[in-house]
Amino acid sequence: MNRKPNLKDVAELAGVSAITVSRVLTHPDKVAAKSRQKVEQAIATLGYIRNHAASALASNRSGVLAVIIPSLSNIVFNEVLQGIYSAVKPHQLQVILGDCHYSPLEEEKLIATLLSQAPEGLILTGTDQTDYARKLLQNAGIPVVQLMELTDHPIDINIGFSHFAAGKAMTEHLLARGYRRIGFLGARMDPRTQHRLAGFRKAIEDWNATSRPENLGAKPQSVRCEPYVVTTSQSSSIKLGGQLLQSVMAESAGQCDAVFCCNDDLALGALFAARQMNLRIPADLAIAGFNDLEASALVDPGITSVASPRFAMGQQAVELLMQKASGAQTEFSPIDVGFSIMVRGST
Amino acid sequence: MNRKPNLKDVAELAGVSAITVSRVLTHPDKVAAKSRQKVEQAIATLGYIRNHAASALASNRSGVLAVIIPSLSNIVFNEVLQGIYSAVKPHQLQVILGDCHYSPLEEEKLIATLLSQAPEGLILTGTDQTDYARKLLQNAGIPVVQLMELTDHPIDINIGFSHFAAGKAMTEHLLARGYRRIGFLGARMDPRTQHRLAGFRKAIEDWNATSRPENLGAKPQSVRCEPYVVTTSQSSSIKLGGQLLQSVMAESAGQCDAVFCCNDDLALGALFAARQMNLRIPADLAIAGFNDLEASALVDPGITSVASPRFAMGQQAVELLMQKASGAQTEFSPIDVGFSIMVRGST
DNA sequence: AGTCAAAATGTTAGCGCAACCATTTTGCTT
DNA sequence: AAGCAAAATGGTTGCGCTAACATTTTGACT
Repeated sequence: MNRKPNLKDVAELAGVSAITVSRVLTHPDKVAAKSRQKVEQAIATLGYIRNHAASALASNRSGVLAVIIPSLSNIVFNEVLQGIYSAVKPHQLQVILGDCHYSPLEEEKLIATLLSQAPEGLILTGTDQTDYARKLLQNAGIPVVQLMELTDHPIDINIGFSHFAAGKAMTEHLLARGYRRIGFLGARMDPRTQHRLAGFRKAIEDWNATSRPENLGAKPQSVRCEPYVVTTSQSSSIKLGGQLLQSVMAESAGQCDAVFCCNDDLALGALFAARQMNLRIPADLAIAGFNDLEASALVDPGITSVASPRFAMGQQAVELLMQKASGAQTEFSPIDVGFSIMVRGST
Repeated sequence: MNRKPNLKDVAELAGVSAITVSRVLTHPDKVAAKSRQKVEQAIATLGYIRNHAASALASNRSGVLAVIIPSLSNIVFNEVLQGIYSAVKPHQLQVILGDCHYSPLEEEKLIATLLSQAPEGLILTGTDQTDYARKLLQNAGIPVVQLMELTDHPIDINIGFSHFAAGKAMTEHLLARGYRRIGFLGARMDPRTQHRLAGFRKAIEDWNATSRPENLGAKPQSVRCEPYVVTTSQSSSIKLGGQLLQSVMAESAGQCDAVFCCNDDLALGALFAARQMNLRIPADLAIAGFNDLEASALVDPGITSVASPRFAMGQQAVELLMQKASGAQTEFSPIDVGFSIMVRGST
C-alpha cells in the first residue's frame, strides 16, 4: 500500500472509528484521553495528514481567508499583511493572497477566483470595487473588509482613515510653516493618492479663500498660495521622486518652496535629488511625504510624513471578520483608525 | 432556494448534464460551442462559482502552490514573491503563503499545515529544514524547491546562489580597494547571513596568508587585514545599522576603515550614522551592503552592494516545479543563478 | 447496588465535483 | 445515402471527510 493514509487507516490502526479520529483533529476535548493518545500515536506512525479538501467539503468550512492587495512591491501593504498574519494564527486560518496590481478589473477576477475557495472572509484594499465584484461579494454571503480607506457606502466592514483629511492636514502643516508655493508630487494615482491630492487642493483653496490679518508664518501672510501639481501614472519609486521634483521645479520656474509627495518613496527621491541640486532643506525646499517609512525618520533631515496604524488595521480586519463569521455581531459602522503627522526636519 | 447554486443547478438551467458543465470549466475545448454558450449563460445567470474543495477532492488536484518565506517584512522576499506570482498565473494556481519568522521549527509546523492542502508543489526559502520537515516532504511526494541559497544535499529542486562566495567576493573587493581594517555588521544571523560572514572571514584569512610583493591598493600592502565582527540576533533595520556602526567603531577604537553590512538596510543606517559622525565616505570609511535595494543606488554616495536575480529566481522556481509536477523531468541539479557586485561610490 | 445524566463513541448519509467508461451525435468519405 | 471514425455528451460512482443523530459507556450520587 503506497497511497497516502486516510482517516480510516488511522482509525483501524488506533482501533477506533473514523469519526473519533476526525474528532481528535477538530475537537480534541470531546475525546477521552485514552482514545486520543491511541489516535495520536497512529497518526504519528502513519504520518497521516488530513485532506483539507475533503474536510472543507464535508464540514462546509474552508479554513481559508482571502486577501487582495494592490501591490506586492509596496512595503506599506506588507505591514498590513503582517498584522493579518499575526491575527490569523489563533483562528487556524490559511491566507490566500492575491495581488491585483491596482486594477479594479484584476481585482474583480481575483475575487471570483478566490471565492471558489469558499473563504471564511475576504479582505480587500480600498473601496473602489467594480459593480460586478460587489454583486459577487453580496451573493457570496461571507464577511468582507474594505481596508485602508473609508467610504460612506461600505460593502460590509470598513476600516481605514481618510486620505483626503490626511492630505489636507499635511498641506495645512506646510501652509502653517509659511510655505506658499507648494508642489504636489503624485505617482500611480490610485484612488487613495487621488484623495490625498484632493485634500491638498482643498487645503490650499480654503487658505486662499480666507483673509487672515495675523502673520502666521515666517513668510509674509499676504502671499496667496500657489499649487503646482505634477502627477504620473508610473508606479512610485525613489528614483521617480527625483524626476518629479525636477518636473515641478521646471513647471514652477524654480519658485516651488515645498513639495508634498504622495508617498515616502517619492519623498526620499526628492530629498536625494534636492541635495544634488544644492537646495537647502527645509530652508530652500520643504519636503513632506506619506506613510512614514522607517527611512524617513533616519535620513537627514528627517522627512515629515503621515503615519497610520497599518499593522493594527490588518489585525483588526481579521478580528472583526471572525467576530462576524461567528455571528457575534452583524453590523459595524466604518472604523476610522486615524493618522498622525510626524513632523521632522524636512519641513 | 437560497443556497448557493451547484453544478447540477447550472446543468438543469442549461439543459445539459452536470459533467458537461464541469467540462466547460475545465476543458472548454472538449465541449461544442453551442452547449458551451448555453452553459456559460447559465453560469452567469446563476452567479455560479465552482466549489474548489469538491473539485479538488474529486480530481485529486488542489490547484494550490504553497510558499514559505522567512519574513514578510523583508522586502527581499517580496521580489521573489513577485516572481512567483507572475509565473503562477498561467498555471491557474493559487498561492498559499506562510511566514516562518526565520525559525526552522515554525517552518516545520507550517509545512505540516500547508501539506494538508495537498499543494501541487512547495517553495521553501533556504536549505535548513528540520529532519522531520524533510521526512514530511519526502512522504508528501510533491515537488519541492529550496530557494535563495545552494546546498550539496537538496531535498529536491534547488535554486539560488552561494552567499559564502558573495560574501567572499565583496570582502575581496574591499581588500583590493586597499581597506585593511574591515568590520562585518551582521543582524539576525540567519543561515545565509552566516554564510556571508564565513565568506568574509575566508577572504581575509586568504589575504593574510598570501605574501604579495606588488602594491595593489592605495594603502601600503604590508598591512595585514584586521577584521572586526559585530553581530546581533536582532532583526535588521536601518536604525540598527547605525547602532552597529557605533559598536564596531568602539570595538576597533575608531580604526575601522570599512564595513561590510550583511544587508542594505544596515548599510543605509551605517551611511546615515557615518554622516552624523562626520566621516567622509569612502575616504574615512567604506560601506558595503548586500541585496542591492533601490535606495542603495540613489543615496549619495551610492552603496556598493551584492545584486541577485530575485524576481527571476521566483519565476524559475515555479517553472521547474510545474515541469516536475507534469512529469516532464525528474531530476534537476542545483541551479546557481549567481550574483554580481554593484560597485558604487561608498567603496 | 441502582439510577440517571453526561460523556464518549459509533452509524449513516451526503457534501459537490470529476474520472471512467458507455452511449449518442456529428461530419466526413466513398 | 451508407458507413465509419471522431467528437460530444451522459450515467454511475467514489474521492475523504464530518454533521447529525443513535447508541453505549462512564461515573456521580442516593
